[in-house]
Amino acid sequence: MSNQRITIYDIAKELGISASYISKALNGKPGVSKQVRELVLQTAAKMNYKNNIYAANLRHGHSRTIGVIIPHINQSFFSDAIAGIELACSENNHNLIICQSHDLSELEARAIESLIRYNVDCILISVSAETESPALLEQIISHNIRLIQFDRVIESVDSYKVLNDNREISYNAAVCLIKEKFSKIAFIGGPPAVNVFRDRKEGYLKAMKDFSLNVPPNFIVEGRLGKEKACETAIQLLSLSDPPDAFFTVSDHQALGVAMALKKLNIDKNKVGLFGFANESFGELLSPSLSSVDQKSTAMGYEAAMLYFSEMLNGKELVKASKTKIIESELVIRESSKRMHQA
Amino acid sequence: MSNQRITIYDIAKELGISASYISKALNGKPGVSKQVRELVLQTAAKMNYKNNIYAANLRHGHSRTIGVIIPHINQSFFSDAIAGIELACSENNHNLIICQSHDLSELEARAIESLIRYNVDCILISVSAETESPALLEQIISHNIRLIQFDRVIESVDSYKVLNDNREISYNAAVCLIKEKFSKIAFIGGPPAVNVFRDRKEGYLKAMKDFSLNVPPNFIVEGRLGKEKACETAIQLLSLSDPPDAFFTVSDHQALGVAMALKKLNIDKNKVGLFGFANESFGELLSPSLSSVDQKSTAMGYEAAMLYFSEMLNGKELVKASKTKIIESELVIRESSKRMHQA
DNA sequence: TTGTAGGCGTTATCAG
DNA sequence: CTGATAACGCCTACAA
Repeated sequence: MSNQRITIYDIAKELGISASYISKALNGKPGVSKQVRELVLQTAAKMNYKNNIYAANLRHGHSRTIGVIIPHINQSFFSDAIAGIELACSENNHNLIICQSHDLSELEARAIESLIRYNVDCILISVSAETESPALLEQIISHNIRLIQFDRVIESVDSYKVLNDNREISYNAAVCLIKEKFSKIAFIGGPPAVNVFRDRKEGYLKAMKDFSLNVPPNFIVEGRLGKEKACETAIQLLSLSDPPDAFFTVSDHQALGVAMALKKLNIDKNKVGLFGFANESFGELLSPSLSSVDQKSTAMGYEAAMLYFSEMLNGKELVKASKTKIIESELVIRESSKRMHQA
Repeated sequence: MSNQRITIYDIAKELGISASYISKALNGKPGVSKQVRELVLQTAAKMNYKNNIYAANLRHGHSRTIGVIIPHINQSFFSDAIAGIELACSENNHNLIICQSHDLSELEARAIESLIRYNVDCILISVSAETESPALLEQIISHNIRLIQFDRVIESVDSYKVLNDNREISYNAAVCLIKEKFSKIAFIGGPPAVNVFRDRKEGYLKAMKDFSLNVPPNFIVEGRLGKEKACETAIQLLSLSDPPDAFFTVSDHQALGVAMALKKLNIDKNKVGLFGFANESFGELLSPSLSSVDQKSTAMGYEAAMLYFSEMLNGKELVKASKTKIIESELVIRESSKRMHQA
């Protein structure tokens, strides 16, 4: 027991070579003879040596780790994005630290604090729904840590941003409902301070306008993230004397809330159009199955991380003009957005 | 730009006090006057000082961080467990590093390697379905890192273990099906090398035996994790001349696979009993809604982490006898395990 | 109550 | 090709 950690000095002693030479051999630095290198590698493995990342980082000042902060680890969009980020990291030999903000500014701040202390080289973040101020993110930059925002971003912060074509895809989704002859389409949105929700709303509004459909002001309800809130809102709207015949939502969880409302009010689900967003795995399990938007989140995570590796790691960032990268999303049309042929 | 990191020396210079004194003040060590402490705290905040965790760790040899390795971040069971672990960590001022093994031994090994390099004080792990050998886990112990296994454990490794009452709850679940007059109950299991799957099978078998029900050997199919594999298996079983009238599975994803099989074969879902495990959120969305087992995973994560904080942090571990902690799970009985009254 | 000295393990630099 | 040395930022002894 009380196994002291093996250091390069232990290897040095074992082999009768100097520690600094061991270090070079281990790190593949030039100027080390082939034989010695192999001998060192073997001995290190045999002695179960693990490089102490704290000492190494302290010495050379960067950690070869990147941090990611997301609202919820267990939403498909984010866990898929993480899969993409993980891939990019492993391709580039970097470590990854994952933090959840649970959509709370306070936890987000704590995560940032922690990642700064961990001296990460780069932070990838999708900000919490609560976050409006750029201060937190600017703190990252002021600590000389690279910042890449994806999906939910603070626009005023000068950083790379990776986004879906939210406006366009929302427009297309709304058109999809309209073509099925739904005309009284309500919108259940997220906090308007957040870019993605604002963009989705704009796409929806543009479609309504282009097709000359009337949008009563009370058909637009924002800041209703989560299935419970969406359910409440849907119940209110459906209880109007002239209720919507379809709902456009900005997340599948909200769409689920709408479905719950329909059930509670005993309204035939096949009569009401419904579009979700994010293509959560439960969408296809619902009946009618849920039409949604595939955000290509794994690709998004991968691309976001690769921005660091290909553009920033070497120090020469692009100029502001080209700092936003768009990941094209795709409609996933299932049953809920269609007029059902009498079953 | 090129913002050098603020160190305690910067604060020291600013205040005309020595760096070591600053350190003491910042860390709440005794023997620092109240005024100085407050002054230091204020100045540190003003100067945006963040303690360099690498330097600190290198110095005092422990990182105040714990690592967790799980198969999949996006399965309810695990993400809920992480929520519990996060809570325990934040209550005890520790950092948390999350790694996914994606149920692959190789990635698991890499995660362990990485956590060792991060010099974590403790690793909480739920091993991948592939892992059978204790070698990997013993490596953790040999590096003098505390090890706590939860849910999926390697029994031969001497460590704290936190588990559900898998045998008992599976017994109860099977009985539940039996009481609804299902008698030809098939079992779709996981890799028998993994404790939880073995225990669940035993519970099922005991129930069948206690109620004198016949279990044809081909009604027991193991190593079929994931919905696709379970679906295949269910199709095979349902195509027998004397098919099962119910399925007991060891995960909700498998149960989903069974539901898919029923759909494909055009069999009335209400006629076939079905029990899942883990109470994934999609369970209640299925129709018929899925009966399952609530593993109390948040509590499990919390308890597992607290084992470290309360039992191990101070160095005096309990003796082997009491090293396994059981978290009682609970049946969640929905429609799929009931004989449906003609709808 | 305050300050000084040394070292944690690694790596970059320079010298041989 | 190989080795000695210093430094990264912090904290623990110990000294004042």
